[in-house]
Amino acid sequence: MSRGRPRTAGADEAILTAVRELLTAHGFAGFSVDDVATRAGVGRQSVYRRWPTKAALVVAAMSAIAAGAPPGTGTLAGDLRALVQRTRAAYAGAQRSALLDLHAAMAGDPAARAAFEEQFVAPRRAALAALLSEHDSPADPAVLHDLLAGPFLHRLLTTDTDPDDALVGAVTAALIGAAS
Amino acid sequence: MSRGRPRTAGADEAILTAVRELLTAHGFAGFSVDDVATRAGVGRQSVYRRWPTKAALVVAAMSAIAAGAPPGTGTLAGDLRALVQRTRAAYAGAQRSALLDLHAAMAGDPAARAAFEEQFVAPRRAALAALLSEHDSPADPAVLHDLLAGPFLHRLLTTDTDPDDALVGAVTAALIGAAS
Amino acid sequence: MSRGRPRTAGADEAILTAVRELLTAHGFAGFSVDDVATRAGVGRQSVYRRWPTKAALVVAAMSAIAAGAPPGTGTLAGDLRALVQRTRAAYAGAQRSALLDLHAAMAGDPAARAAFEEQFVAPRRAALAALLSEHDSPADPAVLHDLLAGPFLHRLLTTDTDPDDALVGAVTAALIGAAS
Amino acid sequence: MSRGRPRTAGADEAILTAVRELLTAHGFAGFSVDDVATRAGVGRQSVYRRWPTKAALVVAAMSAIAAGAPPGTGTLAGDLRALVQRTRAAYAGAQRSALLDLHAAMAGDPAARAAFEEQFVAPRRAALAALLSEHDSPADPAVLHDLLAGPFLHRLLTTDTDPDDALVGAVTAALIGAAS
DNA sequence: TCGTAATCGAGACGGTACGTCAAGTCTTGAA
DNA sequence: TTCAAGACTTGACGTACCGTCTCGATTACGA
Repeated sequence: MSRGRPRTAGADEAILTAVRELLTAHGFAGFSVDDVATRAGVGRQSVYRRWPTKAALVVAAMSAIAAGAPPGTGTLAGDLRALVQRTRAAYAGAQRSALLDLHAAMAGDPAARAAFEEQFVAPRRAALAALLSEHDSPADPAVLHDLLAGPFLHRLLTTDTDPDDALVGAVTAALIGAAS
Repeated sequence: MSRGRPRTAGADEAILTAVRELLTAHGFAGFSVDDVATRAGVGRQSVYRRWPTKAALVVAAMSAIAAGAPPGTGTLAGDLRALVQRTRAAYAGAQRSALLDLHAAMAGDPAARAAFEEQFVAPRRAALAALLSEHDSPADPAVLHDLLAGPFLHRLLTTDTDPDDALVGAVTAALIGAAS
Repeated sequence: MSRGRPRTAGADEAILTAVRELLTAHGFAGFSVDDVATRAGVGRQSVYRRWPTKAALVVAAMSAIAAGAPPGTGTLAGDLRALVQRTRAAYAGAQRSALLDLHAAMAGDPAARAAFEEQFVAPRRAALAALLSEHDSPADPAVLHDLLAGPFLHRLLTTDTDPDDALVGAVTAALIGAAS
Repeated sequence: MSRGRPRTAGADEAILTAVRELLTAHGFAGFSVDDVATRAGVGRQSVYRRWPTKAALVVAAMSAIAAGAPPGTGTLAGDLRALVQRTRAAYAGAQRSALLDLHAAMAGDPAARAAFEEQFVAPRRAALAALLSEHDSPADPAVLHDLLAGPFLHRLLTTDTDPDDALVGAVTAALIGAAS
């Protein structure tokens, strides 16, 4: 079936790594696809052969951030508490601006938005739904997800600072309250 | 002493209006500064004379969305409920994608980010702080602000849909709980 | 008759002087009308009130270079020799690039070309014609003028250097030969 | 090793041809680099990839006018006569204004001037030098060049008309006289 | 002496071109 | 068929300058 020269092993990962580095260093608008190719040591066409647009490239680079296994503390409240901590970590430190750029990447690009939703949002929402049904909670997983990640995201977008303990406490309380 | 020809009355507003229309119609990446000038009926230089970059222009256009007077229902819970409704409206309908584009405009542009924070975030946070101190609530205004707008923002960014009643209810409950 | 505020005395000359300085310093394309106004200490409109375009302005500045009185050595050969020396001086030193810019100013501007021809070329040609008729020479004044100034102009345009003695000698010989 | 996609064959010539046409039709200031690209059927970037500025572009377009092979009539006088006729043709007709624009292009652009001197002036001067040494003439080639082209250039710059027979005769006589 | 009117410096105006940059596509020869 | 290299078209960016216009202030002359 497959004829011709096979794709260079590791090129995919080299490209995505380059994207992540440039993203944290200069932001979405601060680097070009050419920069990515140069840094990854490949030709530009090799990037476009794998992902159709710059936005798709960035989404792919960010999607590789694993959602992680479910907490499994035994109680619903404990699991939610663990989730809040995990989300706080995701919106802090180096990943902070990267997540911000992810949103920038999707502006005016429906395909990138769809890819982001499918690869990044859906798994997390599904994990939350599984957790709720496991503990017989009638709460809407989508609402809980917004309540969980929204405040951290807002803090990030408006002040570009790491979340503080007061915010963590408030989010935890809101989440446990909403889950009944 | 002599101050030269005064700026054309209404040009500022004509430009900002054009930006808002183009923003809702085509998104941040979907129009050029030239389009703005043409639509506003001014020269391109007249746009750059007022705002240095496209990002700053968009921030200014969005900042003009008035924060509005405080609700004044008499009770803290009532006022918070009104605030939630107002926020829901801001993140629904035509303004939805505009707000999204605002965030896109700030990607990788620290100056635009600072302007956004100063002109858009600070007034809303201040209004919230005034409301809390008026009712002797010890809650942190910044936290309340994140709790109020964050979930709507997250819903918008991840699904690009209008917020539903379930989300409104959850946010209201979380907010009243956090304000003690 | 004349009503209203009279034009500021000396402004004309201040402007033309500024033009000449900028011309020698940066060349025709190297300064703007605004630079001229600033340097002359007047408003931009005061420049445009006197000359309609930048090209006309430059032509006026250069036209002020006086053609000078006829030599009057007694013999035709002597007068021609004096004219060559005078022309050599005009195409040497500081005026060198200014003359070059004069030609640049007229590119694609028929009005400027006409003004240049009328104010700059015609007087010199007329002086030459008078000299020839005085000495009963049948030579064409236009041809003599081309023979006189052309070689110096060509040297200037092609090498941007001052004319040397060899060129002066050759031009003198050619001129005396052509005048019969 | 790998040398990438080769430049489109004929694009250089298509661009230079477009420049020449626009030059004769509208003059140096009468067309934009974008006009050139459109007329040549290439992207604007393809023009800038080859020549850095509009001035350099025009110089290149004019330099392509071949200097032509030496006359070869057998005698020095005959060869000079032929050269005068050839020069007259260069400063007449359609090329007239183009040559004028060439000079405009170099105003205030030392790089363009250098390119012009190297590509346009030097070959002609060298051909003249070869002719003189072949016939054992002690005359300075630079002086002869000025004497040959200068009068035609002056006629062009001052009157924007084609050279007449009187001028041709005078130049021929001057040239033969100067060559001894 | 007072109003009319042209001038002044300053600077905004609409327009147009400049030269730069990036996106995404295409084309070469080598592997 | 993939690879690296690099040319290709397209179109926005932000800057500069042109020649015009409009402001408030100034300065003469004539009623």
